[in-house]
Amino acid sequence: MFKNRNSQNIHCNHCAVKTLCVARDLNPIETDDINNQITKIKVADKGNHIFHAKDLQQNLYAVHTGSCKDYWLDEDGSERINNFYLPGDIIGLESIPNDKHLYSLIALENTELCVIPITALFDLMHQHSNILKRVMNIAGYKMQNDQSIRITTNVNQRIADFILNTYYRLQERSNSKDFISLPMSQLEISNYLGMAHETVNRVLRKFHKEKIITIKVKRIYITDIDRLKELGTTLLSIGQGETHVEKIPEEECQ
Amino acid sequence: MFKNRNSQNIHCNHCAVKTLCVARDLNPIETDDINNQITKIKVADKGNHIFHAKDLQQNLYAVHTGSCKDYWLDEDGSERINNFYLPGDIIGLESIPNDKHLYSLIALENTELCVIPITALFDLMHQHSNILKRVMNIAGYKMQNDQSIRITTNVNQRIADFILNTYYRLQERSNSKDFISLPMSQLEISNYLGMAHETVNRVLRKFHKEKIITIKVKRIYITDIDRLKELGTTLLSIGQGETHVEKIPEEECQ
DNA sequence: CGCTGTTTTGAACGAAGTCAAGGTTCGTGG
DNA sequence: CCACGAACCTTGACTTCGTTCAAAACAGCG
Repeated sequence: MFKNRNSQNIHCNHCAVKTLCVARDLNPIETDDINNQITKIKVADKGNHIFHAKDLQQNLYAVHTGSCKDYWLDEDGSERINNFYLPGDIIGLESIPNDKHLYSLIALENTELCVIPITALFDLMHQHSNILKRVMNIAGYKMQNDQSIRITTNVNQRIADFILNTYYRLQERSNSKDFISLPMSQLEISNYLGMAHETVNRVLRKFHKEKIITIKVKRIYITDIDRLKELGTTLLSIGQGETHVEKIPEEECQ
Repeated sequence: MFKNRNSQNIHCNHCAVKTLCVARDLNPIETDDINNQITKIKVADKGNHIFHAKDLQQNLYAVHTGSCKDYWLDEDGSERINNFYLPGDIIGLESIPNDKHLYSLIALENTELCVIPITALFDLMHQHSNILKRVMNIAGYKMQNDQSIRITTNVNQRIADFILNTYYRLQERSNSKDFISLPMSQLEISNYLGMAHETVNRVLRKFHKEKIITIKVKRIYITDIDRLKELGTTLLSIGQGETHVEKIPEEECQ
């Protein structure tokens, strides 16, 4: 179901996840230009599809509130989750070269998505180098995220990485530092990480017993971030916040 | 070691991997503009570094001939391979938002890389919408590739997927349809796929016995692509060749 | 020609998957 | 508002797959 963005009083300037979305680092004119091209929001109830794989792709979507997953069906017809999307995330970048969606998108909870027409976005990137730069950065962060859930030998590490990744991404979007909740089910986590759901449960229970996380009904709260970091791989602290460049070498290469 | 690109008689127009690189789908003026901004090639012998993680990033690199891997070091100091790069591949897109390289890059064999200055590229994207479109497509394909080596439950499938992925990518670059060779060692494959190298070897040996592939010294030849496809997950046939849109629905979503 | 890194194979162990079954939570409809 | 069914979560026992350890064969390179 579509809503008019204006009538909902949504403007990139006041958006809670502005610093993650397209409107970051833009001057007022650029922000207005972007905002004016995003005229619709799409509202989806929990479990509803936003689009299907092989659909013609005319838009990107930005998660305004809520969360989503995208997936495809393998030869057996079983679901294979590709990614989860949280507020501020841009959906659909990987499908641009094909002009059609590679994955189907489903809302994990009641969700509002800003509809970003691709042709309009490309025009804006062409006009404003700040917008070009910003979209390229978003693409880069997306690649970093896709690469961050890499295959590791053991299951504890993979789940720790998953929780950390989602933790970092959620933390950028809210101010609660202590407790963060994950919107997806254990079944979905196991699907995404490619392991048995019983295993996910056992590892989460173990983490719970060791007071690293606290499991409430359908929500997971992180209580000991340091232990979690020890368990996971490093490199993961990929976010869009401040970039600390430790030291800049004189020359790119000898 | 750097070489002057002009003196090497390299021009995007005549490049063997032009259809995979930035210069695809451009008109002559645009191709010239791109070509003029790429003035250097970097030559690296097997095993040599091209750049290191945390180096300042000023350039992207395009593989002209040869192949590379990029990696990072985990807390134990052991190597974690992030990706392999074949002729036509663009290296460094994911690091753009950070202005420094996230990974270190090593040549797998004697390799020539076209040096693409990022600021120049951004200027060209700003000027020519075709170049903008092309770079966004490359970014999209890169995401598809990052997503294609997803975690699957069993090892046979993961290796089949890996071989298929590399097969498709290599096939786009050469005209030999029957036999294709992989430039990386089994040790590197195991590292990349997150499994023991003995396991990689055993699975490859099994595939060899079943006449799906033929293993020669440090080279793997694919002999039965159909069997391999059955073993792997689908969706993988991601390439930059013709895009077959099976059917275009009337509306993007109901 | 010897050293080093890579591939190969076997045997034993352990981690994670599978199967089965019971307990919870949530949504829907009566 | 309660009852019921459908997902989802939890736990145990068993099995299997893949890792680990060890050791040998091989290739590549200085």
